[in-house]
Amino acid sequence: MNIQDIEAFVAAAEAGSINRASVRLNLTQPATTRRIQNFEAAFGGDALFDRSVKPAILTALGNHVLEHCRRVLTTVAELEACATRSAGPTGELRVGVAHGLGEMVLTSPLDALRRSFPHVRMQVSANWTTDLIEQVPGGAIDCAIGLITDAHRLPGGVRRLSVGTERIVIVSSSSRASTKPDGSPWRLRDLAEEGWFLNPRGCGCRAALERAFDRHNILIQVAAEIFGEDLQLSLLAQSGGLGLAPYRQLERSPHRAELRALDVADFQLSATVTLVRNLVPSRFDPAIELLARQLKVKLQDSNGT
DNA sequence: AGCGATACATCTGCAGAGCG
DNA sequence: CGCTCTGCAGATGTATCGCT
Repeated sequence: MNIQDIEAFVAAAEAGSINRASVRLNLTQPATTRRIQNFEAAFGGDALFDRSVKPAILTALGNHVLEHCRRVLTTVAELEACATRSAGPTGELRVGVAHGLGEMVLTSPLDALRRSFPHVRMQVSANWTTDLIEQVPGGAIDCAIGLITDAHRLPGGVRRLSVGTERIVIVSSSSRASTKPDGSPWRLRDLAEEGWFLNPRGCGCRAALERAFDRHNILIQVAAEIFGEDLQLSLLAQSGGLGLAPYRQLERSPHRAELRALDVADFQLSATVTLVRNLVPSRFDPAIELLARQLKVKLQDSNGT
């Protein structure tokens, strides 16, 4: 029985399948299977997973053992944190950042992190917020920085630190005024005939917009799915379509002069820029806390400019 | 099609032997 | 004593199979 085998067992239990656990652990599926088999062998061959169903589910014994394993991993993490507190953290800090958010908020906080923790190597990956926060409890990443809206549900075993808010605005080319000709704000119904340039499905902001259209029983016209706000804004600047973007991203766009944020009465979306981390103490805690502080400062600064 | 298990190949780390 | 080589065990990857 060793820690790696316990980690594999817990990852499979939490991820809901051995396959997904292998992604979290950065192993292949056979390697994960064998770690779990090793662990099960310590129980005299009694199965911890019911493999007659796919993906495999925990048996009653497996559920019981899982609670013990979580306590073991927590204790080991506390021990590691204790051991590294004086020496300072070393190793690879895996940070997940929501698509589009990285360039906006992460540059100077990462610089500060590198200066304060020279022995920490950073691995930054981008994904949708929903996917990132799911990766935290299993340990696939050490922390996630995402744009969280009311629609997001956080898994158990994580802690969230709000570092700022971000207004998500509906954007069009500057040929359209920010309000209707009579000065009143636009309504979604006024924009129903327009073609929208949106992120592919999986984007939380797009999901919020689609729900708003659903509530009004209006069908949204998606002209194109485009990955990445920068390209979307560039296309919007040249077309008559509509899109969604964090306000800060619109402000820093090289096409800012050709773009307009619309005043829309029945669509207001505000997202919280949030750092999500594991509840279990980690040797990277001091680095993650610094990152959170720096993000807060960065967002306050860019609010003021 | 997706999932998990298994066979086989490859790589890595370690212990022990041999040699200068 | 220190270095190098060799053999072994364990961990992991690829390919593939059977099951649902």
